[in-house]
Amino acid sequence: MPRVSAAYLEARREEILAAAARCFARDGFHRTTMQAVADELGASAGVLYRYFRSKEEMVAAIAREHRRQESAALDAATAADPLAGLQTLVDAYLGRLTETREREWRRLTVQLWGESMRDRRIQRLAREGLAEPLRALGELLARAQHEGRLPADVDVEALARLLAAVFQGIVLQQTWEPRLDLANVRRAAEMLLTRLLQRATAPVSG
Amino acid sequence: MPRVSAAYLEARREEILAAAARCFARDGFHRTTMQAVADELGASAGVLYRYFRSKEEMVAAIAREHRRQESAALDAATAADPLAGLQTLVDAYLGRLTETREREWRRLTVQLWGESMRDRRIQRLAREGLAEPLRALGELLARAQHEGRLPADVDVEALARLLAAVFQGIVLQQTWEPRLDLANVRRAAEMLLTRLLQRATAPVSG
Amino acid sequence: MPRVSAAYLEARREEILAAAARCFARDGFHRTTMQAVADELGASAGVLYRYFRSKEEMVAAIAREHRRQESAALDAATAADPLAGLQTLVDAYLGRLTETREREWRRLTVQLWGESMRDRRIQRLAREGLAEPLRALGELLARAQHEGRLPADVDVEALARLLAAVFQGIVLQQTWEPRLDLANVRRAAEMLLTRLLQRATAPVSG
Amino acid sequence: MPRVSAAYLEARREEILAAAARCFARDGFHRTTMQAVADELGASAGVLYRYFRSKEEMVAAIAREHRRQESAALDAATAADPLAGLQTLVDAYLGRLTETREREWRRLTVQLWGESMRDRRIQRLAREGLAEPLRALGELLARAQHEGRLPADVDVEALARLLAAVFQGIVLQQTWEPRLDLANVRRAAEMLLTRLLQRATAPVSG
DNA sequence: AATGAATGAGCTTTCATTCAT
DNA sequence: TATGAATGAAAGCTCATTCAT
Repeated sequence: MPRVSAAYLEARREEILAAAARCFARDGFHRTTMQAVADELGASAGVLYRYFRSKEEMVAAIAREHRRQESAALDAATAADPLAGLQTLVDAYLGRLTETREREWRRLTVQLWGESMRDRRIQRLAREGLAEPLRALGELLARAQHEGRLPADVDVEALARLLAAVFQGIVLQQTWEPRLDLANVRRAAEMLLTRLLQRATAPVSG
Repeated sequence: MPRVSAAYLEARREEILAAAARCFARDGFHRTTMQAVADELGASAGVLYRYFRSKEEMVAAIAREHRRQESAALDAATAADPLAGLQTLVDAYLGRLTETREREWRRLTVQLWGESMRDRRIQRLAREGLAEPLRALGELLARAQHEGRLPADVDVEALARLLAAVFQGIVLQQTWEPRLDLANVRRAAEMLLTRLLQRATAPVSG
Repeated sequence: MPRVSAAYLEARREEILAAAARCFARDGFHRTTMQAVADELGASAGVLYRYFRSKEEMVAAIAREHRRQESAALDAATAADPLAGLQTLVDAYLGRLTETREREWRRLTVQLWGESMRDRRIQRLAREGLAEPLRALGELLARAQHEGRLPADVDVEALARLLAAVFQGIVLQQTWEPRLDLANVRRAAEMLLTRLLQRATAPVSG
Repeated sequence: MPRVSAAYLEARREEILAAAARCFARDGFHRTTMQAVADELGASAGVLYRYFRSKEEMVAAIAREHRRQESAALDAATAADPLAGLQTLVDAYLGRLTETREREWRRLTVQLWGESMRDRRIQRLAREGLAEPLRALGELLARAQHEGRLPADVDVEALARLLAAVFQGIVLQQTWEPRLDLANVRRAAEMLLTRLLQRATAPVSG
């Protein structure tokens, strides 16, 4: 019979992950020693290995959790009108970047991108993390195309990638330029999307 | 008088950097040992330290070189008509991504992004590397705005960031998806730019 | 008054020792973790320390038990005629080596020999474990010498050591060569003993 | 071009092995830390890994060297008359046990036996190390059998194993009993061999 | 200028042992 | 009595860096 509850174990695991994430965001994965994580946690180094097989696995676990949080924001957007849906996504993604906590997470994200160059598991997680937004964007754009708001010959999946790329690039730029004025970026993005989906022939037909 | 010419030293330095870049792209900075770089170079580990103070400095030197190469493509674009200039940039950046060698470099780029989270010097280089494209894009967009092809209230610098972000994101995505159909992406980008700069209301107002 | 009976405690102790012996035989002392012993036992790691002060003490306890089992076979042999007595010992020792369980134990024995090089306690147990067979062999040989079946000038204790050595060496060889044909070895041993104790000059003088 | 000669590297390797052997004989493999070996060598711990991939490999290298030394003694014996050949082997093996250095090696041997229970490589080396003496003994005994000095129905290979076992067991016993009178043991062994190979019925039948 | 053997600090990981429950 | 989460001291090993040659 376990002396502590499963809930305790789960909470402990989360604590460790949180401590690790703080260290990783601050110092980078490779600069962060397991001892540093343990110190941040306020426990011994040995305990980390009761919850994670290795340092790499901790990184992977953080990436996984990261991904889970991302996917939540998408569901609301897909149902709406294409332009409104895209604007919602802009709000969701760029809007959250103003929060300090989110910005810390993003420093981790960029490191995970780097890590994904040499770690298969992380790469898979990163790719899969992108798949969902791509699908959501693709759906919205396909609907827009169907409504005649996009040229029939454009590849909506490629276009979806472009729009997803915007988010990725802005995340990167913001880690370098923390004072970046996100409000302006958002307005520019909204303008861009509006022009992208404007009913090109409407004024003519009006 | 030096025993060997400055030209020799410079060439040797480049050789080392090239060998290091191959290793870094293949295995990542942290996984690459100085010995591995020396092996790739076909020389001893000691010699690396006659040209670079440390491993970190080698990474920084690669980042610097990287940046230098990037800035070359920009000059041609800035003089032209805004839309043509942007299209030129799209061609220059996305077009080169089809080359194998460029793709290898890009794996390094993404790693440098990660590295920039914890290394001030690399971060500065990365930021500065972005500054030039931003300036070029900003100039083109400002001209477009002046010509009435963009709303007067849009922040062209923010918009420039968005367009730069597209490149960054696509670079990232391509490292994950090497089979990504770049031709479609380019077409979508061109369409996006065309719509962005179309004289939407000009004919009406004129 | 104790909560549980002494018999229970003793039985539990034996269970632990048996579980430990299985692990040790399989993986070696040093490769076996206390957790592995606990798993084999189907209990927690903590319980081991209620019965044994340390891992080393568990090894010593197994060695002690080992020795106890060995000494049982000797009593029957000593009373008989020297040659018959020796043959009995051959049967007892080599005969048992055909049993799978005994062979497992022997893997432990050889490990204990190695351990005896650095652990005083184990060495003492090993030495003491040898003392009894040596005494039994010495007695039989002394009687044979007394009966004129061995040269008067031979050191029966040294000879006893030689014969004990045969058993030890065969145990070792069998761990390396599990398919070793023990029947042939026994026949050879019996021949050797017969020749050793034959009344060399009897036929000549008869 | 190497800065040091191959001879230097070989000598260095031997030094390390010697230092390790001293530590292993004194403290056992598992108790000996790489740092301890380095200290014994008077060098840094890192250097050990320029010459050996791991601690295990050092153990294996020692076992291999051990084996090489053993096999040297055999060649002289095989050519001779069976009894004389066996006596030579007794002299060679038991005789050397009086030397302090050899006795130190033997403490290692016994540990290697223990190690062979769980390390395949060491087991193979141990088995192979036995193969040569077995072959030599078997040859001598086969010749004796051919000369009618051994019963025709005895398995000479099994008998060879018994004689090899004697050496092994004596080695073991001597590690426990350093004061063991080897002279008496040798005399007893010679007597045993003499009786084993005596032309028992030859004078009668002749 | 180049070599590469050597250094040694520091890493991740293991595991015998403890002790609050 | 039994549990098993936690400890923390090492352990084996790596590798950036140095320096005698």
